[in-house]
Amino acid sequence: MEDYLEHLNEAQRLAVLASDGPVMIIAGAGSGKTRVLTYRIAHLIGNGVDPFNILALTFTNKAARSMKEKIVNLVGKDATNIWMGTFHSIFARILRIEAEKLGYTSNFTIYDTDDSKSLIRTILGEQQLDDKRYKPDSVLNRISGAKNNLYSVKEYMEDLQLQSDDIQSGKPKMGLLYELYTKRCFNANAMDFDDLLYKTYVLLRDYPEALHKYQHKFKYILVDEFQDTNFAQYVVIRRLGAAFENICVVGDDAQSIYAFRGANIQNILNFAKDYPDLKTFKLEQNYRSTQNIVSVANNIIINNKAQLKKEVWTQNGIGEKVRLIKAMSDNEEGSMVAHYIFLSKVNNNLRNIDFAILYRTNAQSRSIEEALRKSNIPYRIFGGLSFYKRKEIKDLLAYFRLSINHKDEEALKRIINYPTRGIGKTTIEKLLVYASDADKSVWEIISNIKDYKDIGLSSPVMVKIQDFVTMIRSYHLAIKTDSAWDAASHIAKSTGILKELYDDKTPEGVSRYENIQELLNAINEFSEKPQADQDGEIIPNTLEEFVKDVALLTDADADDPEDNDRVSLMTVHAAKGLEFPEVFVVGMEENLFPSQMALNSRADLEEERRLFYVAVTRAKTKLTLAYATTRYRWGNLTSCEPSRFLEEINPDFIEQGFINPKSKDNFDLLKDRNSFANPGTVPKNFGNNQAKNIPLTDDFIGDDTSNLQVGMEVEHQRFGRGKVLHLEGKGNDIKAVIFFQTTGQKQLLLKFAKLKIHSS
DNA sequence: CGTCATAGATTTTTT
DNA sequence: ATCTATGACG
Repeated sequence: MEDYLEHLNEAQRLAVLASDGPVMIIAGAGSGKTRVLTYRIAHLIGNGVDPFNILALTFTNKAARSMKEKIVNLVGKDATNIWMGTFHSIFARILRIEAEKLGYTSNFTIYDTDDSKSLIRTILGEQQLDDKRYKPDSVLNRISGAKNNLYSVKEYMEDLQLQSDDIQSGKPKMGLLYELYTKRCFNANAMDFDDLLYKTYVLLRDYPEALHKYQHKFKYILVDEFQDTNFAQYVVIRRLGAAFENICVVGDDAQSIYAFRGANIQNILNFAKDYPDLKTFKLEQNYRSTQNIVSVANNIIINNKAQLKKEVWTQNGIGEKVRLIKAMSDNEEGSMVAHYIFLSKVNNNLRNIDFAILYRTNAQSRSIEEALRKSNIPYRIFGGLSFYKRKEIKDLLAYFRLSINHKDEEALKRIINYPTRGIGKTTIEKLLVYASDADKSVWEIISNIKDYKDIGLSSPVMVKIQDFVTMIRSYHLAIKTDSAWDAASHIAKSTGILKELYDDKTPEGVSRYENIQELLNAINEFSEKPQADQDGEIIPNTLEEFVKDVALLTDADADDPEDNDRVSLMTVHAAKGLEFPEVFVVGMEENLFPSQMALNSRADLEEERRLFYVAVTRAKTKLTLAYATTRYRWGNLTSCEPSRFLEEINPDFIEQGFINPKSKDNFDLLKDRNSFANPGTVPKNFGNNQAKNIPLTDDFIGDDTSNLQVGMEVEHQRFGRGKVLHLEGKGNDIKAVIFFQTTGQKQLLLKFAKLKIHSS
């Protein structure tokens, strides 16, 4: 029992042993954070804490599962009783138990992002608001932000600052949209992702007996990836932990990469303020990476202003230098990466599974995939469009959803006329408007359609609606009485979906059919084996149980045991928490990494830098960074500059990758390595931090913009001629709003934007 | 009401 | 380049 403490260094051991009271562990990349968390929980259980009284919140389901597995290995089966999972899944579980208190039923639907956006589009249509001004994405973001900061609809409406923000951004109706959206979700007996957090907060705020129950259930609370929690999550944790204050949070401010989603690094600072007797531990020794990789990571992160003091170091060997690849195109980038993987497999006796290729955006996977396919390197893409987000899957799931929760409006919209049964757009619109005016669910209307003659539907349409209702009711019955598989296959067959996809012999149709089969297989598997939940109770293998939380699943949760030896492809975000012997980070270009969207503010740029830091620290022995000078974007070729982040790396840690010559078969590493005394392969001023303001390319030299005035005519390399409309900020961070003739209004940071001044 | 064609947007990251 | 939303026509 005590011997596992031998596997820990001093800081780790202290962090494990400090079991009671508030604890914060600041854990640098690769510093054994997971080990500390698992040992800590094992230590709690070893000291007699009942696993039922432990709540462990992680960021992904995968992290939860693997941690649980490790703890089971340490202390045995009892550990399965820990409540461990993502914030969203744990809170969903609580909310299903307590649903009635909040006016929901326990079979409420969880709307995924697509459902939310679709609902917003519907509302916009009904309110006759322009969806170009009110982009569904931005509306949802705004609503999401409100909930993540615990603003009720009422509070939102009464908040002058929010109102004036909305007026300023040209969206004065935002409050109304929030109200309508909320009402609509409620009438649909549905919660979106943010509701899972917000409603849990409401539950614990308004129902003392519920608060008491969960406070005394969760005597020990652990939070992983604390830097990625938002305000709502933080408040709920605080409240849950208020009785015992045995709260342990683990995080690394340098790896906070979800601020765009409302995560708040401030939580780390607030935590110290809220718990004056907080014990803080810093884990700074890196066990994962070579000295060179750690140094490069430190090089990068030091450029961020907002960060906690921390010195990550390692006793590992120096290791190889970081390889930098310059490619002429995205395709060449892919083939060079593929080639290096091939070489390394041979030279270092590695397997495919030892490699990861990381990129900033999912769209970049295409060229990489192509190259890997050409080189016969098997790969697996993580993330991307999830299995459960595919059209055909969502369609069938919508039948399940509606049959379980009749009020689920998004599911109803999806399938009331799929497969086509003569209930058209106009009819659906009439129903939706009527229902929302009456503050009722659509189901209430259509299940008594005869009582609603005033909607003005023709009688053949009313008959069709009745048939639809009868069908859904029969499915409801089937789901209640039959096994998940019997019900699901019955629905798939009798709706005609299965046949329709089977008859479609186009490649897409075949693939859709296969996907449906895959879903049915998964359901079959679920039906066959009885499962116990975290409290040890047997979960009935009904379709209802299967469908319950599918919205919370991601592709990372599915694992295919066979054929596991593949190269991993994923976004940097998806790579958080993982490690690989060799890592390739591709697309190291301006406007891509850092993303174009992040160039407007220091905070955004720093988040990109932390993201790069995360990418770099995934590598154990070898890191390769790649960029291309040209790349296809929106179907046409654009030229790219190397990322500014590359300049932040001390050149001593860098070795140059060779340029891939056309000759594929006569590929001699040494020859190429020797032949590359080519200065053009290094970005100019490489590694020279002093020279940041000097442009990287010769063909476009910016003028000194320190005296730039509103009204001046300027020229930008990419955007062309424009006029300065507005200047703000001072010193090094002056931001200019410029109207360009070609692209319209843009915000630029003067220290980065290269501008020629044409007149005043 | 349904199907086909064209226009328009789209690329930041995810529970 | 690819996907989606809209509109004309059957």
